[in-house]
Amino acid sequence: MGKANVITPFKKASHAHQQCADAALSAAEDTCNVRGVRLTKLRRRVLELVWSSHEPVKAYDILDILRDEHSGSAPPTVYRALEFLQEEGMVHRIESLNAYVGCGAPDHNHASQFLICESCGAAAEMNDTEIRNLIADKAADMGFKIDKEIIEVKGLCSQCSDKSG
Amino acid sequence: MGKANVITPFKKASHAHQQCADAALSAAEDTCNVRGVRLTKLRRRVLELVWSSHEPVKAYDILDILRDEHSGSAPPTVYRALEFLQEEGMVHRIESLNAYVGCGAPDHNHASQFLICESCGAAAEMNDTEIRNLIADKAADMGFKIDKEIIEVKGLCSQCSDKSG
DNA sequence: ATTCATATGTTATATTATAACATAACGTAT
DNA sequence: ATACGTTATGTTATAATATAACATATGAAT
Repeated sequence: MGKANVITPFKKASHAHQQCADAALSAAEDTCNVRGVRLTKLRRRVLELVWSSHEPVKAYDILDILRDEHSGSAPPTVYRALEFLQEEGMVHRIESLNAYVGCGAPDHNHASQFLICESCGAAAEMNDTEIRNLIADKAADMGFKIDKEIIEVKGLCSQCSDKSG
Repeated sequence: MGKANVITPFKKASHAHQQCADAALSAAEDTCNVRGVRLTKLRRRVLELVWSSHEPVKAYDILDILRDEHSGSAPPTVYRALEFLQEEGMVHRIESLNAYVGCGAPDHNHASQFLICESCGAAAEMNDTEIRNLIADKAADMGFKIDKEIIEVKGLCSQCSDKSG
């Protein structure tokens, strides 16, 4: 087994999150420019809110903040922005949490594996080809053609298990 | 790579579903007896409705049927029964669909991988140790302790891809 | 400036899920 | 059999998540 390809690792408590989020935002801007799609003020703000931590964020939590900033905000405001960001690969939806997390590698289409800490709530993202290939092989064996994979692994990150154990 | 351990395969159109569901129901009864837990009439009926096909079933679709059969049915009726059935490993929740599918191998605790056909809607369940181990290894490599895994692979089953391609 | 396409505003409602308390049924010890 | 505690179900209310449909505004290209 090779080393996992980690896109977003679990962070130390000390990590410089502002820089981390800024980098993601500015990468997103660049990517949008290249693709000729519009990272509007609203979309940028939603992306920023998703990146406010490494814990997946709920649509209505984003909405609460948007409402404080602009009275015209409503559910479609946030769901549309999230839809755009997902299509562009800048955020991923965590199905088991109904929540959204930022992606630092905004490919339109990549298979991700998420590790989600049940103690601190943080999510780490892997994009591991060995996992992907093994699942693809097993599926192919059954004659199944893969469109999309959802892999969400719940447990304890190393810091949290150090604390509790 | 070894052959996948398939718990619930994709079925031929011709498969004898009544027998298939009956077998699951009667296995569930046995398991409940062994465990000393109660498969009440209501729980049995809900399990039967989940097993009415191989497509994951929605809670409110079950509720609609229960309401026709008994006026006292309400959301908690179905959510409680589903909770019991999940705890006993007799149904699994498909997170990405908000829906429930029967399990023919009602262990309290097993890691499943689902293949879900986007054309016919059917779900197949694998319980593959190679996938499980590979993910466990990659996670361990990051110091992550796994509690639970959610794997839901969307695509086309062989029959549907034969038809469309 | 006009036009078209895209994005956002707005209102309403659909879908999914849980909280909290009341009643009923079940199992068991007397 | 009956009284008791436990587990299951009934009932009402509401929370949380998501989309439909149509109106208005904004940006980009001519």
